Amino acid sequence: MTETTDRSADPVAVAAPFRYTAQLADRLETRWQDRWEAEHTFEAPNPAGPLADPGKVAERPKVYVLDMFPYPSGTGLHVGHPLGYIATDVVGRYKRMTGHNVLHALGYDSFGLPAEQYAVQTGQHPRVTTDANVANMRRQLRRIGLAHDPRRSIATTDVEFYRWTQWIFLQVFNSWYDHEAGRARPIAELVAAFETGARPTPGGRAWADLTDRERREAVDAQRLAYLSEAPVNWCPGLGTVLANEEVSADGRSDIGNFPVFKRSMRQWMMRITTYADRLIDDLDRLDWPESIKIMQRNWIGRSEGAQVEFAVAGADPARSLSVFTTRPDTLFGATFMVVAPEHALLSGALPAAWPDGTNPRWTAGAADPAEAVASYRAQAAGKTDLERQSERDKTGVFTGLFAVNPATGSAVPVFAADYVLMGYGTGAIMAVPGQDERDWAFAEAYDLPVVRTVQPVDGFVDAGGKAFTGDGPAINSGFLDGLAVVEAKATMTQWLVDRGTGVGTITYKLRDWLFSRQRYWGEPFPIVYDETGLPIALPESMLPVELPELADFSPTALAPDDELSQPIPPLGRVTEWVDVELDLGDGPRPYRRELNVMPQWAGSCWYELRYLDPTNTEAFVDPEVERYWMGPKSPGDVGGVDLYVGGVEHAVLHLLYSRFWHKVLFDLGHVSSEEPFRRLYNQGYIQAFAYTDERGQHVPAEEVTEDPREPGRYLWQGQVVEREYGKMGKSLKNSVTPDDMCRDYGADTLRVYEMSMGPLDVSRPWETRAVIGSFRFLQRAWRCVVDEASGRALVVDEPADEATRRIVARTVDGVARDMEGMRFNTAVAKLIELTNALTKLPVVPREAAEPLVLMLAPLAPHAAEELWSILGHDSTLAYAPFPVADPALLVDELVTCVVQVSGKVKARLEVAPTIGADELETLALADPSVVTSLDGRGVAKVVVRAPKLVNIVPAP
RNA sequence: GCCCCCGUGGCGGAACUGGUCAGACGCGCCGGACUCAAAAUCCGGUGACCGAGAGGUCAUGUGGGUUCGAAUCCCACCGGGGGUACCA
Repeated sequence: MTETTDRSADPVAVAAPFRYTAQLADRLETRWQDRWEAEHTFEAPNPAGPLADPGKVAERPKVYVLDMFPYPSGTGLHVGHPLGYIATDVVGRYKRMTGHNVLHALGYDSFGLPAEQYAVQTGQHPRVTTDANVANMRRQLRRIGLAHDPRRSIATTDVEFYRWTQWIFLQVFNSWYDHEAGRARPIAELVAAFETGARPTPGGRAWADLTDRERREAVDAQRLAYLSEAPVNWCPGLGTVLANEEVSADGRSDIGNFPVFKRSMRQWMMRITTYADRLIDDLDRLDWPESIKIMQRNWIGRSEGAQVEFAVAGADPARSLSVFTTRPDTLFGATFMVVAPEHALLSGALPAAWPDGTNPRWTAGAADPAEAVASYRAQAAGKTDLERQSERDKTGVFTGLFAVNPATGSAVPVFAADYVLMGYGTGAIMAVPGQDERDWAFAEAYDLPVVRTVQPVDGFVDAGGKAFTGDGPAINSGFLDGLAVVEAKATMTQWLVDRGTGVGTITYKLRDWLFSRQRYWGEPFPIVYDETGLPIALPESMLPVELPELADFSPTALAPDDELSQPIPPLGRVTEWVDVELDLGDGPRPYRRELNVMPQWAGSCWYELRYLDPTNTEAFVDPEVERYWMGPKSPGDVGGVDLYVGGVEHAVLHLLYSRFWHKVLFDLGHVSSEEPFRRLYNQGYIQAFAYTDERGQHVPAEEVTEDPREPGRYLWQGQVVEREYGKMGKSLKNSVTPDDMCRDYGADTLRVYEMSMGPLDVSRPWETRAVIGSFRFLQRAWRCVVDEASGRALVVDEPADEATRRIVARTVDGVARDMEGMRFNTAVAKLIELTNALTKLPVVPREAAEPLVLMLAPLAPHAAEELWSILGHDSTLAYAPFPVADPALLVDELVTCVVQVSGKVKARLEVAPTIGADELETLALADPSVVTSLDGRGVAKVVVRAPKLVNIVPAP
């Protein structure tokens, strides 16, 4: 320490110039951050390529630690943001000190709606706001002292990054899913199979007989990226379509909370559904929180059952009705059918008149079925999804048609009703009111018969039970009678297969991924259209397709409730970019570029791979580098990042999409790992109290004080305000910035506090006033080592006493375990205990001070580096070995044995840890207080858990 | 409605696979030292109730159960959080 600046302005510094104050912390933290950068301390060597340093790689096992990278927010960070980053930094630093080659980097998810919405709101070009926001976040994060490899900090908006995003899109576009092989294959192999006849063409005609266009269509229909005219989520407020995963349950956009409408549009899709089974099955091979796995399983929504064909009576045989059911065993109880209002059956001819004896309730007062159905369809079409979902009452109308139940041979009426959704299964169901609650409700409303096909458990009907969905023996079901549900399902499915009227099948809730957006701030597609309007992939040599500069980048402005206008992507305004002449192998021809851009998720689907090899210009990642950092560790291992930390909010978005892309890349042989993230850890949120005045407006939380006379009452500018609790952020006016904490206490204090608040995976409330505790801890640790007057080390080289050596060993052992288990809160507690113990010593021996400093290093790296240097070490402690406890010191000479009588502690014995059970029992029974407690009663039983516990059960 | 997670002092939280009178560590609070004073720092105390005291009784959302022994395992209920929702 050589600083002398401004000490006179700081009265404390005059008294103790080397006291650990916020100012001192600030100075030493900045100095160490500069030094780490100058000395390339945290640059991780690769096994090959430009970042290679093979000698260093060979020495150390690798660890890849990853954070979910942030999008560059305009408001900067609050203290909740770096929680996960600090945790991974602690892990990374600990791993370096235990001899690992640690890859840890942080980039920016800078394309997409969040970044673009911010630009639109501030009226600045997204390039400008994105760059400014990234710069600000880099500054804030650097201040926290994160040990990232700066060479690997990519942004998804970098041209050299998104050229590879486009390249991966081409891989997806140029591949198809071979269901027999269970994997994706290059599209050229599909063409070859068509040519040789190994695979039949869709129409069954010979490949040679097809026109060019027919061939194109046959191939395009198999691509994993394809154009499709389908109902999509149209969000006029954002001027774009959205993926299912980006729309909330109440039909609004996750971003901006605008209404979303279903609307048929031609869009790019990704065939994620072909991976549904693998996406579910491989969850079992991942070290992820069970809750996230459950959410992905539910989202994919795999359900096994049967598809059953019902002949429509009186109609031509082609008009059969196909339904999906998970309960083929209940077929004998299918007493009516229901189709969705949008079902194709309703577009065909309907009977001219109501059949004789039609129940008047079925007709909705219409003169004939056509009128009834038309009016019901119009009514259903006029409802939003939200309205449709909020109405639980069953409505519907008879179509005049009857279908033949293949099991009973009887004709059952077919209804149109909006409780059946077009988007799931076949859009039609066989209704079994006896075994399905919704069908029961419909049957009740429309006087339809109920046939129970599973014997309800005793008392179910008497207790008012209606549809019985549980297990039981089949009844009223002919050849199924007596079988339990599982066997009945299998038997019925086989029966249907034998008769050719059904087949066992699996359906999914998961839909293909809508991949295009009518926005500006995203990756352009490497796609052009020829004069006939067919999409053509650009060759790799034409990458990157750069996003053109555009002064007016706003999406087409539409009212949030405008369901009808066509979106015009902003790129459509750059005519000189859109209309191009290219030579794609058959001479220069005019083409028109794809105007849509990719969604926000494109870059985050593979960024973890680019960290590995960020400067590679030949490939998105060198296979050897990928194998080193992410390859399987053993046969059967899925490979991937060793530790991925982030919030739960991406459970079915980023975490599903990136698994899908990664599997495509694996299938095509571009990566050796089957999964991107072997281990996932969800950190909790930092929450904070927020306050509202009597109008319900949020007031700045930092200005609110608790009424000293009345705890639980909160005051802001003299008025009483209501307290609430929520996620920290701008809208609740309860943000606390890391900058303020660094200024008031220093980055190390912030880090220690965030790690000590509680278990990492649990949300917890921020309390600025509690930060002081972490500061005091660092101050005490500092004082153990440094003379506050001279700044010199205070430690002595004499051996420590036995007790000190034991507590050091115990702390080392416990902290190492806590680090491995990511229990940073208890690690901090143990370090505080050690520090408090050392504080009581007249002078701290070096053999206690050095382990303390080293253990502190992952949590409070700047202070630790400074103390390490004061202790006389020249180089950084980033790679100094983490202390190892002497096992001999972990075994106490005497342990306390508790003696209980009937489970109540009556005595304590100091015994050797190696004491035998018999000896301990004898000792316990002889103890005077035990004898008193037994009070002459005999002993019924003695439980001995040597050396810690003896429990004596007296005779009654 | 269904699925998942969680209920421990005034507060955040400890308690390894059921086993040392549960409450580590920190905040806050109370008392003391230093100071003209305050801040900062340091030392001590702090689950509730009864008792002058040693000590005793009650305590891990509520009620049952399993066990020699339960915050920990099982059942039911109450409360909170998250996911999902007419998915056949």
